[in-house]
Amino acid sequence: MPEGHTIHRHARKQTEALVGQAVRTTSPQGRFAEGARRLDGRVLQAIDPHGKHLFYRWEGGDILHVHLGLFGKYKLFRTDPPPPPTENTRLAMHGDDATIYLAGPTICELIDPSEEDDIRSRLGPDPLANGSRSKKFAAFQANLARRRSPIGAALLDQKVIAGIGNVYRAEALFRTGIDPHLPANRLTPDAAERLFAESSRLLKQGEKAGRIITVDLHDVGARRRSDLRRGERLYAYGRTGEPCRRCRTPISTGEMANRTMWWCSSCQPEGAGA
DNA sequence: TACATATGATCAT
DNA sequence: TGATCCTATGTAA
Repeated sequence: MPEGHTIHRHARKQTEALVGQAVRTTSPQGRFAEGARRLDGRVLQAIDPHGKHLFYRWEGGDILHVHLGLFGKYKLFRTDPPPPPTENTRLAMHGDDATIYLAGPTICELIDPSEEDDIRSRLGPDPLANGSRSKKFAAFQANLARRRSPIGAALLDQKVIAGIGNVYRAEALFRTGIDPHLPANRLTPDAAERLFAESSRLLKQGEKAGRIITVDLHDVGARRRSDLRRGERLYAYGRTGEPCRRCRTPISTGEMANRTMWWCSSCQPEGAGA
């Protein structure tokens, strides 16, 4: 699940659950034992997401940096007592009336402000973060202008735009009708604008819904979201050879930036977006 | 029970 | 380009 929308949703829910409280921390798995001991009992002051990264600010100035990677997962419990953590739980955080378990993250480490700056300096604009939309779009456009790699590869590069993952890249390019093979620096200003706007819209919707739904209901013959059946939520991602929901052309697939990419060769014809 | 697979990213060659 | 790290889930056997 972890693309940018998931991370921001975790930040929102965990802020409600723990921020402002003295938090007890442990590392049942043991691999974050030292960090958990250091944070134990301190007040959690804020949780700030950027793209797929989370920064937890603690009383005393320590910053906890978490990146879920492909496998990382959080579980949040409001029950008292919470279920016991699994043996793979890297970090357990217990607040006044909530418990959060973290398992399988690529990164779970304590850092200082200069290290946070380094991480942020390697990230492009995050459509879900605070800040001016026009500045973010300008940064996105400038990042595209500097790259000759295909737009399908550039969208996965977190330095270009932060928070897009393999599902959103396929879906945002489908919905904007852009050829994924088009070099990033050849997108017209209009295509870049539509791509940024669509990426932002989809991420926001995903954050709110807690899952990725990109289809327009009429394209799948549904009247409301609850009518969507499994496998009807997306246009392109994972649909190798299945008919395009708009034009019935079989969905194409190939490798881009070491990940599988899906697109419709008819709705996203060669050169579209240039 | 075993295996394949995944919404990520880095590092070595 | 390939190897590597991390965990949970769904499907096959």
